[in-house]
Amino acid sequence: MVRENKEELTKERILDTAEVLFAQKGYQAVSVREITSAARCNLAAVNYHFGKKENLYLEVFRSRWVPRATRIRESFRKAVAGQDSLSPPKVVKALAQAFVEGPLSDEERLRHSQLMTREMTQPTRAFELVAQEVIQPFFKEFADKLRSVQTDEVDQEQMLLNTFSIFSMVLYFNFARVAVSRLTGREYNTAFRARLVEQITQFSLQGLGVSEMEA
Amino acid sequence: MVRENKEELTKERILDTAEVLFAQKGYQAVSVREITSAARCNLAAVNYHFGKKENLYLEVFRSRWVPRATRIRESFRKAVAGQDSLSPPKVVKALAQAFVEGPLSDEERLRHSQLMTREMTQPTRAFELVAQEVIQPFFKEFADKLRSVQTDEVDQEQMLLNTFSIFSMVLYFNFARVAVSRLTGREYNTAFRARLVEQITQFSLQGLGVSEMEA
DNA sequence: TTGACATTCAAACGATCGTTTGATACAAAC
DNA sequence: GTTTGTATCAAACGATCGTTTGAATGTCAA
Repeated sequence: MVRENKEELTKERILDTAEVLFAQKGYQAVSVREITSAARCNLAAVNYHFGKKENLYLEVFRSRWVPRATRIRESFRKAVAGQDSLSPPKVVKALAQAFVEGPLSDEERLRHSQLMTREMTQPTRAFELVAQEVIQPFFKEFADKLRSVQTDEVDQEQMLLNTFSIFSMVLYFNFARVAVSRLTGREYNTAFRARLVEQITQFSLQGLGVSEMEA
Repeated sequence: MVRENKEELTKERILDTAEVLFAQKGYQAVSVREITSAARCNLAAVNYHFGKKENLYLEVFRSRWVPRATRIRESFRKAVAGQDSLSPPKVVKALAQAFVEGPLSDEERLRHSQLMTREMTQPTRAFELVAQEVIQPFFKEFADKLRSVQTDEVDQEQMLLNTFSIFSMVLYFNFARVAVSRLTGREYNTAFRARLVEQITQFSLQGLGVSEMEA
């Protein structure tokens, strides 16, 4: 029945390794054999535990990607809740930090944005999950929070486009880190990530029409 | 020897259809059989004309992607050259227009950004080509042009990050158009593209520290 | 100890993959 | 008319794909 957890359960090991490989190479480029041998289990384990490869891909999003997105969201929420006086600069910086520095490890962050970018460029059945359970509510929460501290009125579409603009930078500086590192000649380390947060924040704030900046 | 051009040569048809399919589905997800049957030629034609599948993929970038990037670049160049007095707003708008409205058809634009995004997320041998022949020189040209009309001094890294920020929006609003359309509820038509150009321009200009805007 | 159930395993299934082969068609050169 | 080189074709190659099978293993309840 229930196995002891002396070592991680096969099903969990499969999910972990599958996520890494799917993020690195994409769904089609990863074979079931590659996953199972990396997860040190039998080839048939994928079909036993998930029915078929496509279900495994979906389950990776359900059990790994969405919870991680939730951690990012909670990091953002905590950051804005911890402030006694909110302002647009603080809201935007909280978002950039949650994504670029945030609660994730570097590998997690890369995996996360790679999987997301894949679903953006060619949506599969996982896109519905991503859009409904993560992107849409997060966009709404961010926009609401920002609107609540903004002085001038901004219509809904404008707000949504602003949010897209900010997210485009956040996503881009993550998934295109190979290109960014190559072209800037800088390693993607802690110092550079802090620099990127600064860039996103400054750029976005002025884009939002906020003139002065505070820490 | 040289075939008549009554109908497009097999080699060219293969390149055209291969580009569409690679952009839509990615390298691994497209089979040689799928390409050749869509191009109405024999299965062996790919290996005859290109040696192997991977070479075809590279040739798609060489003979299709790079020339199209050049067209975009020339569109930008012409737009800034046609002005008698340049300003940061005009430079940025020229860039956004070249990419979002520009000389390409809608399908071309989507294909272009899809292929580029793929190479950004998981670089293949084509990335060297893309980086060396297109991205790097274009970034340099844009940054130089922008620097030449900016009043205040900006160091090189800051300039590069600004360029990345602008490009992130340009790229994002293209490759993520499915998500953008879905979340904004707007069709990706001429009017919406003009709106996107406006968004990118406004957002970027303020991000660059330009206070007022002109058409 | 026995039976029921969950899990793992080696082996094989048919399908599809990229690539190769050898024959054939056809135009220009000799 | 023969030769030469290019291009296309059907057919097959071995490899790998996702999936299935049936036996073996281990665990807990009865």
